[in-house]
Amino acid sequence: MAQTLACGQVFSYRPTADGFVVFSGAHMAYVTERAQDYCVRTSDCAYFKNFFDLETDYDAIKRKLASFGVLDLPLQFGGGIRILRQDLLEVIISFALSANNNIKRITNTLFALRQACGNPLQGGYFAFPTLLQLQTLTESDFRSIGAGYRSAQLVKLIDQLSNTDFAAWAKLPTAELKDKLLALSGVGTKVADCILLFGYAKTDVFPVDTWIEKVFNQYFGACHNRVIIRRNLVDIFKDLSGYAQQYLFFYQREKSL
DNA sequence: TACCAGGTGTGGC
DNA sequence: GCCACACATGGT
Repeated sequence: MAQTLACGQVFSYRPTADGFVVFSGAHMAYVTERAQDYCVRTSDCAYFKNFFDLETDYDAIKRKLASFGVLDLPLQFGGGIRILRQDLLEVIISFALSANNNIKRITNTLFALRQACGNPLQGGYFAFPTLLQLQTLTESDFRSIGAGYRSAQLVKLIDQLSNTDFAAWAKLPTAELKDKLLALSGVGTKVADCILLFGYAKTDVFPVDTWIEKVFNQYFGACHNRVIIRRNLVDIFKDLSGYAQQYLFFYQREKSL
């Protein structure tokens, strides 16, 4: 569970004395690790059963991935990782904010965003803002919570999202859905791939960031063209690309921290 | 002090 | 279409 939270797919969680408190949209849960399993305490059981993707057989996925030699160490190291089924709006905003940013600062800005206009939750925490609440924020509001030069893009993005039914895009095939996402402000190839994987549960995408570029150069040969890197990796891992990406990203990043 | 972080938008060619 | 560059900001 700790690995699932720490592997970079989700930003809104905090350590507690005996585990974590996890936030998703307007929901929250307390998670404690135990010897063989973990305990989730929440008033939204159905939501978090889906959130933690408990119906998916990850042992079967990992058995398939084990046939790729490059994943030997990542699977040993991060075998507990699951891909979460997160709140879609939160994923879009979070990864638009993630561009050329670091995970710690993204996390802090998102907590400040919740506090700025989200509904209060128990324990002094706040829900992720609704689209209507996000629409009340100005560029300078975003700057004041640390969104930096992405602030203007975020205001525009929220306006675009307000004028479309982006949840309904889920039924589109991956390539078509990606074109829709690329038309959004602040969403380029990499952020679109993250939204596809973490927001729409499309696993035939391989987000290529600075860490994956390092992995590729180490295991597959020198290349700094991310278009080529992504094409190669999707060709190799196909429908398992999203899973492979998470294990490789987590292993590479933890190794160098 | 420079460089880096889950990159994207823009203008020049 | 490709390429170089600017862009906030906190950490190392």
